[in-house]
Amino acid sequence: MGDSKKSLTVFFEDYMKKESIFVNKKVLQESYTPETIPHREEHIEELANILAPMLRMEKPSNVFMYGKTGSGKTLVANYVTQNLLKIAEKNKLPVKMIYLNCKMKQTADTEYRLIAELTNQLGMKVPFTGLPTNEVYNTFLKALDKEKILLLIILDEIDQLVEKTGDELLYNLTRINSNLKNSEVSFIGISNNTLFTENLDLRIKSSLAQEEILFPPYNAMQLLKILESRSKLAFKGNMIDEGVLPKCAAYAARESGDARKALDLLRVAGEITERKNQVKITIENLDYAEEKIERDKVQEIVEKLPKQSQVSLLAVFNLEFDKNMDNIYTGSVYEEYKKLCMNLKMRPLTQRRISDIIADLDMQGIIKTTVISQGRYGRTRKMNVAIPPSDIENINNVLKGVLNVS
DNA sequence: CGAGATTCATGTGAAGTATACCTTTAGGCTTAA
DNA sequence: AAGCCTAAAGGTATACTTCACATGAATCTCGTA
Repeated sequence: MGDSKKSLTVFFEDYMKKESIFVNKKVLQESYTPETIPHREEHIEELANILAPMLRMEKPSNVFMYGKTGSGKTLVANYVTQNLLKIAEKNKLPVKMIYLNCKMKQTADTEYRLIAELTNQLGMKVPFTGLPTNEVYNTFLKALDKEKILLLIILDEIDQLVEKTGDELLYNLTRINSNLKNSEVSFIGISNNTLFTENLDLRIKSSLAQEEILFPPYNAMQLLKILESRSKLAFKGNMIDEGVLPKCAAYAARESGDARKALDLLRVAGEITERKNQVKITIENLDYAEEKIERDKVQEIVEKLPKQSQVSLLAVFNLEFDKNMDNIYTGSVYEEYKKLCMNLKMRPLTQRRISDIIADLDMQGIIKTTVISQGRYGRTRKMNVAIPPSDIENINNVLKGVLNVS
């Protein structure tokens, strides 16, 4: 007892003495906005040009930005708007920005919650349920129209929201301005899905996507440059083995040029190095980081899933891996799900709902489903777990852990 | 043999219900004058 | 009498259920070559 306590003290003291290999870890985190954004100069300029009229208190055009994850959309949006906001504040202009990520559960994943969140951001308290959506709209408009404000709303991952709730929401948003006397609102929509506006109602498209900016993925060279400039800020001196950064860039380039992934990799590789008490980030640690990131990402999603979805997912897992079934259909999943519910002493939901939950898991990319018709043998969804093989065991354990099954 | 009917298992839409929460309102109690 | 609190009434969003119809190709049926 005493020994372990003592050694723990020693451990913490050593830890204090030990120098971190990071000078500034924040530089590698997603929330960090660097001074300059390499390879996105034109995009910044374009967006700046579109938004600049705000400084003359003119309503700028609505903008739509597309591009794969980690192609700098959010970053550019934040960079430009923050700079604009600074100048606006300096000149005491009544300009406001609200950034919302529509993927955030409980914050902005339905029309009601989106408007409620916007209203809250304007400093008006709105309950999270109980009010008619219309009423919340009115509160929002009132809060906004109290005095003359030029508001810019940035809706990140807006495709997710529309996919879930339909495009009526967008239509309502476009009409906000006609209900305002004093203030004006513009939107920046950010979407990972390049084809997003193709499927939109034309009216919505023409009013919401007056300007469009396309973000191409970074190539390996560009990623390398980004990594070099950030790693200079993040680490002390010469901590990175030769070849680590290029490999890091290559990894991320393979993943559709995802700069966020590249930076994550480097950061996690750094953390691993530090934990191992090593002084240099090696390629080995980078490879390890690659694995860890993938694992953590899926794990987080699975852990945050609603309980019923977790049980349904476990049902699919059981069929695919314990029972080694090749063809997994809704019916058998539902049977397995009911068994699990028995074990867990939960009242099972109906098959109708499970069908929706399965479709939901598909949307989240955790499983892959196809609706197939087997002629005489009916029509159903065929599905598979869509998690990288190396993570399956871990995720399976995580699932069983959170659900407390053996 | 082949066109059309049948069939199966579940997809999918619409409408209804339970739950948790909100605002409004009317009644009852307290308090200060 | 004015002010404040409380509980009931009346309303909503969301997650889920219930009901009922839609789907679509393998299989069956039956008329015809």
